[in-house]
Amino acid sequence: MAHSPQTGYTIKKWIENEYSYFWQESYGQIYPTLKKLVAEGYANCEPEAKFENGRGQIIYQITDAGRLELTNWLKKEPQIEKLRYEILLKISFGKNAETQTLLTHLDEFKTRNKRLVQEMNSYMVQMDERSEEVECFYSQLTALCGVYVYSAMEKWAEEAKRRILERNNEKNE
Amino acid sequence: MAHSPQTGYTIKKWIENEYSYFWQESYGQIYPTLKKLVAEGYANCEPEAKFENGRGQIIYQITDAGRLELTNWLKKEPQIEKLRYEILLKISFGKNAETQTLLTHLDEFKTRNKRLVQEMNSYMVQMDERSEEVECFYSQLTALCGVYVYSAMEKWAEEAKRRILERNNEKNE
DNA sequence: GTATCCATGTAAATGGTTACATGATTCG
DNA sequence: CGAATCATGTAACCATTTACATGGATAC
Repeated sequence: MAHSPQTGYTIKKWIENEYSYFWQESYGQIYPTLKKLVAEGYANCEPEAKFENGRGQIIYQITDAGRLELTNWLKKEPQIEKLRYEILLKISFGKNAETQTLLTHLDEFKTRNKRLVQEMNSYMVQMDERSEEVECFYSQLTALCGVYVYSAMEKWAEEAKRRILERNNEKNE
Repeated sequence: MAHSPQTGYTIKKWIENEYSYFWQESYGQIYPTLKKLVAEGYANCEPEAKFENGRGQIIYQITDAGRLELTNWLKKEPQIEKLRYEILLKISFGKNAETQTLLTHLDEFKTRNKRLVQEMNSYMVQMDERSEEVECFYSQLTALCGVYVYSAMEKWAEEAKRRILERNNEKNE
């Protein structure tokens, strides 16, 4: 909404496309909070746009109060993220698992992260190509973070596999 | 519990010490689930240990059924983690913020990640020193992941700052 | 004509934190 | 003695997902 008027649906799609790797919301969150934002005066919906083209779409727009609130929020120190890496939890219980299980998990994790690095990179190239049309500097910055993190994860998974195999060989000697 | 008999309290402390960077639980989760585990037969508590030394501590132990369930769970593919990096959300709204705000956030993020890398490294050294006493191979593996990820984040924050400053200079020319 | 997408919404369930109450023990 | 820590627990609240219902528009 801060970028342009949006419907709840397009906000969801927007998040899926641009933010999915570090943020996600469900309709169960989006629709009620949009209503709340209107009630608080941070957004307004265009009633004239309702059923405009036979559709039930409701277009929301940010208000001046909303922009003010946004900049206030942006100034506040970002919350420390609460992570829950199930793969790490499982690895930490490695003693109770078969070696093969761990290697399989790490392999899948590595493959997934490799794919994500590629996705992020091609996303950044796409952005470069469209850089004249759309403001994309900040999207690229966040995508770059993805490249850094996913690469790190990929490398870690490789190293973890190596160490597990090495340890296994020592045991069998 | 899979490692040794534990009270709810010691489980919490354990998680805080060993897992805090990738997992966290509150008492509000731990105590009810311990009871649930007993009800399902995956754990049992020692009633004879209750009030043993004047304390109300309840020591839980994993059962055979619990171990079986644990290995089954370990075999299952780890869930894809749902991340919520508020800092990335704020950066992506950079257009609506002052440059100084973004640089401050990135600076704090960088400092925090730098500190975490150091923590993880010293944790790994500690583990090395105690490697004869305790099984620590898997704890080290997960700590290593921390080193990789936090280093990546630190480097990204540095690069992001650099790009923002560079862009700012171009604008002012 | 039927499958997919556009579009809005809610109810129930689950997941998780916070704040509080309680009381013993330990350390200075 | 007072503060910190050990230790258990719950109720209220907040956050979030899932599953479902509805129906028009579009594409094949």
